[in-house]
Amino acid sequence: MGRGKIEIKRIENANNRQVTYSKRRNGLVKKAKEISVLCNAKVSLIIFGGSKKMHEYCTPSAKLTDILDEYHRQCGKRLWDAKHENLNSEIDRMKKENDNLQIKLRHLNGQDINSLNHKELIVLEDVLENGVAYVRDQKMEVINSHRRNHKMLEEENKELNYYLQQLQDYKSHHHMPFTFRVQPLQPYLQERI
Amino acid sequence: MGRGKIEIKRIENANNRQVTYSKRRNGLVKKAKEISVLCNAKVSLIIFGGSKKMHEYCTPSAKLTDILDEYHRQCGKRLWDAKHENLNSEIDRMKKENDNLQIKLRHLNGQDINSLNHKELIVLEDVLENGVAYVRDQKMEVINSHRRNHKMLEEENKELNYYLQQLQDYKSHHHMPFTFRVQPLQPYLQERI
DNA sequence: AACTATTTATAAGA
DNA sequence: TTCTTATAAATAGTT
Repeated sequence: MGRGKIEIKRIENANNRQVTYSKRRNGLVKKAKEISVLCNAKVSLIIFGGSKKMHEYCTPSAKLTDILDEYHRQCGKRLWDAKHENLNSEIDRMKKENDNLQIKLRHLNGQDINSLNHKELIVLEDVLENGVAYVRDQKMEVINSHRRNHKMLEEENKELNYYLQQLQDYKSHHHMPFTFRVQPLQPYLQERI
Repeated sequence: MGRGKIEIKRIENANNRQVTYSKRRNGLVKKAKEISVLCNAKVSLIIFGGSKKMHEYCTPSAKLTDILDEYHRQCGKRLWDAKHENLNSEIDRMKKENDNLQIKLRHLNGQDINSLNHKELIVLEDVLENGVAYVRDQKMEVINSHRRNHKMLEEENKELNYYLQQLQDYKSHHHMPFTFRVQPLQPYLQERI
């Protein structure tokens, strides 16, 4: 459509090419707008010419991301970059691991075990008994540590009482310009175990 | 360009709209191809009409991802960041849940329990003892089920032996044109529990 | 889906 | 670039 018919092949003259690009780009965007309005269509048009400057048209009511989402849904091509892919597979991996852990945890709580065979039940029982043993050891450890603590506090207590007695003795014989408020410490063991 | 001039506004008649869409879409794609060839331009064109079927054109020498990358670079709009953000937070969430499960699991195995206080140890011991109880119940269940099975097989066995005896008695008094190969079934309990 | 009168886009020239 | 304009191309309404 012009003074002469042209063949559709690369325009070799750089100047002509640029001029034609500029004109046709405008035409293309205009037609994109028109179909968008006339036919209520969603259009995304992105153009790069030789000058590297980009031109874009996107139906105003739509966002480019939505159009690309829809594109992705319909043609299944992988637009998402490698990072995106990786993240998705990471999520899948973790989901599986998570499920696995959940199942193990439920088994250890004695749930969902009627699908297990005898051998598996024996292994599970073994693990649980081991666990109980460890926990009991640790409980004893804690209790013993508290006992030791208690012992130390008692001794400290005794010592402090002794000093307190001395102070009071001293006070009963001399004038003291201020008062010490010293109380024996209370062992705290009872509330902890 | 047609029999009459039209205003650029939504075509209300659905049929006309669809026809116009179809015609203009072809025209748009054709022009996209032409500018792509004539001017050595990179073009991405995505169109959705009312029928929801998508049409696409992308300059053959370019990939849509490349065009979108270039789009990113030039206009700075972040098409994927929101998605990445979501995926990342999902991963974080799962990682935390995972860690939590791992810790619980280790505790139930009697590992890493020296950071637990006495109260927590008691709860843990309780859970483990419950678990052991459930597992023992289930084990008994399995054994009993096998016992019942065994019983049934023994009875079946007895019955078959009786029939076998009868057959052999019959065979010792009459001519038999063929031989029955009947063997008593073996209980399979021993290998199962 | 074809046709065609008309409008629109644009190639070449200025 | 931008304008002009002859001509090619696209397409609205019709069949």
